[in-house]
Amino acid sequence: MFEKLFENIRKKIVITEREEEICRSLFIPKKLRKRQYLLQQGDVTKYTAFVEKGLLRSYIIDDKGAELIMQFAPEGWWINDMYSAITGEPAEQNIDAIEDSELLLLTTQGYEQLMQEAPVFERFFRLQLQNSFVALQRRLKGNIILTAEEKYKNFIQAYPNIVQRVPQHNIASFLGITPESLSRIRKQMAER
Amino acid sequence: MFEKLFENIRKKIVITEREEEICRSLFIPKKLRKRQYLLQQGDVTKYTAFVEKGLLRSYIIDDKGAELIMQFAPEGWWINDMYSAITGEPAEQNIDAIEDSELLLLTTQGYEQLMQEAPVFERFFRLQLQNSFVALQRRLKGNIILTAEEKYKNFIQAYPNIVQRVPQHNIASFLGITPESLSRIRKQMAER
DNA sequence: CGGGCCTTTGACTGGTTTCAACTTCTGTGG
DNA sequence: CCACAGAAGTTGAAACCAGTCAAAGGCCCG
Repeated sequence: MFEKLFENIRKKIVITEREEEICRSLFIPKKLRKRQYLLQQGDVTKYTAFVEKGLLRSYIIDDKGAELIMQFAPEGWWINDMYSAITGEPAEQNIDAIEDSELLLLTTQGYEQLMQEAPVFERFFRLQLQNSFVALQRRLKGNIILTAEEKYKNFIQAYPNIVQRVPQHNIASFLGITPESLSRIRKQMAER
Repeated sequence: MFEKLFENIRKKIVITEREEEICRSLFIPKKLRKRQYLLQQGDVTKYTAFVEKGLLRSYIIDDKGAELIMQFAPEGWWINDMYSAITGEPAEQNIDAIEDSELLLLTTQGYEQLMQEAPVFERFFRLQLQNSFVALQRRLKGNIILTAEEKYKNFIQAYPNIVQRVPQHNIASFLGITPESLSRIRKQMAER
């Protein structure tokens, strides 16, 4: 159950047996069925989730009812509503499972406790966050500069495994274009 | 010279006299004239900068020569090219001064040294980064969902002080729209 | 005072969205 | 296991928002 987690952690920091034990005691295993929510808009975030198996997504619904997918999280990725987690305010995002999934959950208190008992995790989460931040900057840049077709090409290159696993309109939502546009782009690409 | 820095730090963590001393020894004061570069695309990042006074910007130039402003950094803000800083690769971004500015620079080694000698800064930078991350998510969301006019209205509400201090085409660049569009939007808004 | 950059304005273009209809796929219950 | 309802994807036509290109005016700074 914890294989992917420790693999993920050890890519960034060195941890002792003791620290591994602390992790095992703080992370809560949880299975999620396809379509099941981990977090719903308006609820307060309780968990930061690590995905051992399966695929989740986080997304927001804006005033006009438009859906925007903020993140896909396949095995080996972390996911939460950072805003809600750090402020304690109700979540703006929804998080649910695209596939049946197995998660390891860290509660907000568990998070603090982990920092206290194994301070090396301050470093881990900082490094983790730095990478996420850079990735997000990339995405913003791409979204502003690229055409819809280029955005899609980038996406299938960057996340070939995800393309296969999610419905097409989810990809459109992630890219910030309409499902119709994406359909047309794919058609055009196929014709060449 | 260090007032804003410690004010900024103490908003997030508690530090001792000793830790304050360490900071004073590691941060390097530097003045930048208007238009002067702190970092140029292609160079390797040496510094993370805290702005004591003045106003900086970071931006990228894409293949087609289009400029995109990633960040404005007035007094009390941090700025660097995170990608270059964490990978050691040449920077993708340019950073320069919009106004004459006074900075406090932390070198990459200084950064590591600070972490070692005052580990509480792991926490500080993690918290700092969490906020930046949430802000960036907001910006991405706005950029995808909002119209050009809404983006501009959001901007003047979120950064009223910056609006006054930067040329209009810089704001357009930050918002990912053309200077012409912004000009028309402003005209339209004025007419009502 | 003059040159160059910034901003404005106009006409035109074009990529994407919107709306609507139709087809295909999928999952659930009889 | 089939049938069928709803979801997902496709296609077309029309509308629109913002971009592009070009030119003119304004303003700041040397």
